[in-house]
Amino acid sequence: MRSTERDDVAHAASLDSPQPPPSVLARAAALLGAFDEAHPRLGVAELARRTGLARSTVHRLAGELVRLRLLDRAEGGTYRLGMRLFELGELVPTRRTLTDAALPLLEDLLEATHQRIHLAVLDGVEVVYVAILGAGEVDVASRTGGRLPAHATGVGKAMLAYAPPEVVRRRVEAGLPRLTPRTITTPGALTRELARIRAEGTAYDREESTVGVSCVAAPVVGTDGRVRAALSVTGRTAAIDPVRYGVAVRAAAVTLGRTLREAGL
Amino acid sequence: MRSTERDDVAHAASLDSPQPPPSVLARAAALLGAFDEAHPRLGVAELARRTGLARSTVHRLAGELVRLRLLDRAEGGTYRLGMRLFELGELVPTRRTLTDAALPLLEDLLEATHQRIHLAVLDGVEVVYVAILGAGEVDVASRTGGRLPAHATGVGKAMLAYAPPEVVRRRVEAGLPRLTPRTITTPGALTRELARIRAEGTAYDREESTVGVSCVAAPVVGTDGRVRAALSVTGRTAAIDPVRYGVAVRAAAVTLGRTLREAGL
DNA sequence: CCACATCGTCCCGCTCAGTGGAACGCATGT
DNA sequence: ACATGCGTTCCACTGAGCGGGACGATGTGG
Repeated sequence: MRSTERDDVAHAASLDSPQPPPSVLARAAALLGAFDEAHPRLGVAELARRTGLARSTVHRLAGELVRLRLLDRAEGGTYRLGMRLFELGELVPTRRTLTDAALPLLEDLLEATHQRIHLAVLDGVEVVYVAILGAGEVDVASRTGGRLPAHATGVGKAMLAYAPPEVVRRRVEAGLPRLTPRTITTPGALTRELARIRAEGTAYDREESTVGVSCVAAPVVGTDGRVRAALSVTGRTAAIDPVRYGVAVRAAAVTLGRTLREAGL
Repeated sequence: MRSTERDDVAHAASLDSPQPPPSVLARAAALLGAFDEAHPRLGVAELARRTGLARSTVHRLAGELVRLRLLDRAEGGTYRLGMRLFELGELVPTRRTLTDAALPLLEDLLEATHQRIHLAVLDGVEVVYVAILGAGEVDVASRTGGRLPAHATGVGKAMLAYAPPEVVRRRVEAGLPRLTPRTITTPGALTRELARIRAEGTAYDREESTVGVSCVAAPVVGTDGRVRAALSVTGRTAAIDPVRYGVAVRAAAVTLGRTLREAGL
């Protein structure tokens, strides 16, 4: 992942999307959104380029965001996302309730398997990773706070299988992008796979999101019977025993579901 | 910690601080800041009360923030912090680099001790918890993304001991609030304690932040010899063996420091 | 060594985005 | 029945915010 500091400016601003009239807030949000994993530090000019705003506007907005601690001033006249964003992010209810309830279970799974443990939620047609343990074990695409298309991941398929059909339809309509040669890319195959998952209660990912990496996942069901999250054990394909890990993951998922239900969702 | 959902509205808005002219951004930030651990969901009226804004203004701003996914609309006309905030928060560089490098070490510490493991940074005169493992073991005040005064915690004292003297001075000037009967509350005692920590390389917290809870902490030193973070093993006083855990924590802290240095901070 | 590009910063006049008081309909509780 | 709270909508006034343009510092290639 190592940011090579390459200047791949071929990134294009928001010249295409037809936003009617960008408000101050929208501009500021665009500024924050200009930062990503590969570009954690940006200068005024670069920010102006990425957001399509005037340099003077970026200058003023960034200054104000720094005062609000949503941005940090780094040396060389560059900016980074500020600590306040992290603090606010940790207060987001979905994240907090889930992690609070799940962390002990994730830790047990880690100790039992010594594989990478994922906790994720479904946001629209994508998976958002809420907590990850066992980092460093293997080099996968997942990142806490990161997104991946739901159809291409174990946790995603586990949730799609138990989500309202309309969600699956939207995923199909949004396309089934290929991440690896084994990614499911046809609506038919996806529907069949989801039926299989419902029958078995467990989802598998055999190198569908990352080559050489497999995973076993299970859905977490909340109060009203709707999927609230999913968790998975992930690792090199050779290290992932579907049967043994399947039991452990399902057990943890069921426990988590019960905990959430007891806590009133 | 369990939120008792008490309605302690005796919270007071920002009627005291003499902000010159609150800008749109400042208002929006105030809206986001109105949410806290005990109040994860707020309605328009409550938000207006907390921020001092007009109800109509809150209504419009909140609507815009929802469109930007910085807020979520919950049922009952209430709002919560939105997933986007979590995603942005996970991109904050200090958090990312630190956790990426530290997580494996924290996991090892957890497995070795089965106590609560803290990773924290110093922000001004307060400690911000960046990562916590071993949740549920014990009921302490720490929370990922949460803040505590530096002088009253193990990680805080570890960092103060190796921080520029000016930071300690600012902490003293900001006051040394008492969290428990054993919290250090006099400048003299603090200075002595910090000298002791520098001599030994390890900080202890004997029920200074939470009654019944102790911890062993060590500073993490980065490239330029400055403290970048601190980590600690925390648990019920009876369970914390200063000597045994001291070795483990110092070792992990040194390793983390080296890792950060090798990665170019 | 200079011409040129690009950076962050600052100024300032124009304008429209943003503000909040007031009024409305709807639940509550009294 | 009334009173009080809520979320929502409307709208006239105005000053906050915008960005073109200018400036000095820095870096780069001829």
